[in-house]
Amino acid sequence: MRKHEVSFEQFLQNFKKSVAKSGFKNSIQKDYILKILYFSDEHLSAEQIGGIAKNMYKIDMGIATVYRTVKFFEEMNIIKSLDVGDNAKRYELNISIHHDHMICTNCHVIIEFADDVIEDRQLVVAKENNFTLKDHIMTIYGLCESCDK
Amino acid sequence: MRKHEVSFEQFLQNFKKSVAKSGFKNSIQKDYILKILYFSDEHLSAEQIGGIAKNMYKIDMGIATVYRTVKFFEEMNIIKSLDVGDNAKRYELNISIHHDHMICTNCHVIIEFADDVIEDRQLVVAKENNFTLKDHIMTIYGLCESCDK
DNA sequence: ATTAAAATGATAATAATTATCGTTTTAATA
DNA sequence: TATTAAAACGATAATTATTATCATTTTAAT
Repeated sequence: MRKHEVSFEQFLQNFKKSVAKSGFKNSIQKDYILKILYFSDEHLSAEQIGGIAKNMYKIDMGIATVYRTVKFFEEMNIIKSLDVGDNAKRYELNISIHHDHMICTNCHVIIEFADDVIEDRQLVVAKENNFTLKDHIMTIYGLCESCDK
Repeated sequence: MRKHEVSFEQFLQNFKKSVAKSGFKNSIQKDYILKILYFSDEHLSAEQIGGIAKNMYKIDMGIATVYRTVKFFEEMNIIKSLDVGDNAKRYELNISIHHDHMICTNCHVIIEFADDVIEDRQLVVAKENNFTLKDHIMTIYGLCESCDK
């Protein structure tokens, strides 16, 4: 089970406040998509999020709402998208300890990792180029242990 | 002008041999797409490659051929694809000195960089996870100097 | 309770990419 | 050099992910 820095309740509260403060409106759809992302161990596609909402929470939401909402979340900077190489973008919450990804090109398993040295160097590199770093993606592609046989 | 490690002629020769050796067949379309990628300073989309073939080399090739071929090249590991954030994948040859990318989320300009420390740490991280590193993508998103005003 | 702004959902539209299939090209070999 | 099977090509239909539209519903401020 993924560990986040804040409880879902607290996170949801904070999020709702910032939504209101930005002049947007809250909705149960936003709440559920957030909940799904918070409690998922996987990196979910828009389609999958809709499916979970329907099957697990019995909430039937239009697929357009899911896309609209993840886009909104991404702009609010509370989720990140990930290119797994099978076309559909995957999303994950952005409130856990920062990490990057290793993706097996054979079985598509995702291994998360974090490395302070890499994190630090990025800041240096950005600075050297007068670039204001907002975010980054570091993805290592290769073969996981079991596929490399 | 981008500098590659080998001349185009030599690269093309080697490539054609490895195509033949793998049981595939060469074609002038493959040659031109390779040439376009070799001599381009930009990271090109499939659509752009087709356009350059037509305008610069007067070669009219079906768009399906371009997509088929870049996919083929990617599997042969001689090109890499890059997600610039505007939907269409961009491609670049994989024979120059390794580098990563910084992409401005505002104007989409691409700045290339290379950092040995980051390169080294990746090998360490992969090893720690019993992962056979094949390739990686490290992309920093943010604002370039002129967009950050 | 009113009401304007924003969100939703159904679905049409778009855009990138892939699949299909008849024709052409390649390259091995007779 | 001619034959030939495998592979590649090009035109275009199909697919898939995502976005746009718009009438209806919900939110939240007053």
